Amino acid sequence: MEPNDLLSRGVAEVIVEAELRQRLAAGKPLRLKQGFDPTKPDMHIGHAVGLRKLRMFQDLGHQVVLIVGDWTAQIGDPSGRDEARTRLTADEVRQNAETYMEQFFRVVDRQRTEVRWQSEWFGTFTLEQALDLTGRFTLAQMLAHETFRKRYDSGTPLTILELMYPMLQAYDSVAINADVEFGGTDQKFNILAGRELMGQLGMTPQQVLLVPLIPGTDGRKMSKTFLNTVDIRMPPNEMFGRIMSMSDEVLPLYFEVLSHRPMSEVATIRQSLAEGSVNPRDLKMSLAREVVAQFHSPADGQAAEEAFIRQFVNRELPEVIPEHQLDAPVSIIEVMVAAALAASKSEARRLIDGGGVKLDGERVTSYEQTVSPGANVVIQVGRRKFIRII
RNA sequence: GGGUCGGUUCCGGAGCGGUCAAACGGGGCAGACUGUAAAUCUGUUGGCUUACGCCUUCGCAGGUUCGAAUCCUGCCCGGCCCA
Repeated sequence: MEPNDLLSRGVAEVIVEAELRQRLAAGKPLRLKQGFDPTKPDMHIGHAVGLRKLRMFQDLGHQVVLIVGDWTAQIGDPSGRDEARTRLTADEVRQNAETYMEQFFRVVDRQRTEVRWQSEWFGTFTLEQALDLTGRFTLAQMLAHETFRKRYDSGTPLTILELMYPMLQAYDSVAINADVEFGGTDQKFNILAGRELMGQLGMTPQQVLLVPLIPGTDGRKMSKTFLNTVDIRMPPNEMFGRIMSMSDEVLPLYFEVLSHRPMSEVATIRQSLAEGSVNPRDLKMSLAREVVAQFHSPADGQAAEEAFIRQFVNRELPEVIPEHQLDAPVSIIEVMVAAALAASKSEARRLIDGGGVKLDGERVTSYEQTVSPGANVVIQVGRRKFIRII
């Protein structure tokens, strides 16, 4: 990325841009706050957008402060309107945090990152402090938050506990003396609460840098519930395939926030797509390859592309097919369940009824079909599940 | 504390004594078409069973009935109104 992309490329909003520019110009290393709740360890490429931004700042000499939200995790961020308030054990929290950081540091420079746990300050928080904190925010302020407002108006449960979430996050900024807080646009309210609190306590309010939430492969918001994510921990081939399955419309944006192509090239891509002078598939492949290379390795990117072409463009069998060993002849139904190609025998039957099961390329039409040990045949379910019987 | 409405299969949401494994929509899965696109169309979407059929499910626990998701009692959870 080019230096002048810093506050524009892959950035949704900066508050207050003029002030942030001043601080950057002052040349002093800034403390960049990024928090996460150790509840859901799977990070997708949407999160990587912000991480890449952090990395850019780091490369300019700034310091990342990563906050492990082991207290806020107990509440669950209402911004995601998650109502699941599953209480995590200390062990789960530690494990999730580790998993998270393993992914985080694939993009962010560990050397320039300070990891802080909320327990450091909340572990000894007194009721007196808590009351002081809650006294600094009004209900009206809280209801200005769209998620709160909506739930309040629609009559869905909204606990006081959930109202605590933004306050705790705000206090984090005080505790670590943040200069800039990073987050997705859905974090705007929480991060602004930090500005508010810092101001009240006579500190210089932090600056805010919001990155866009990118759409998932189907064009809707990227979210685990829509099953449209591309997870950072996905194996290369799957990651490649997921990117290939995205809608054409999101392509230019993906290039902007996830590739290293200069913005001028991104503009060209956008234009050629609009004109139809290029096959979107080819652009997708080059993007998919670049993304896989980023999170795995260039060799993995190349291999994934080749595997993709073989399996989906040329419709050949994948190079690697999991094997399933049999001891005695059994019905195809049982093999499917045993090899996890179907969740239950009923489902296996339905798949056969629907014509989704093939044995060595031949559509299976009878439940009676049996397979014998050593047959060395390939069972295929749908387009992407294969198993070789040995 | 009182009144009132409500808790249904992955989600939303019908059903209000048998014909309910439970309408409809979304999502998922599979098929056709393809660029593994997207959109569209078709099928399917609790488990066991070749099948007839059987079993488990409608907040929880009991009860009434030949028979309950549907009626009654108690409990748990939530919304709204009143205090």
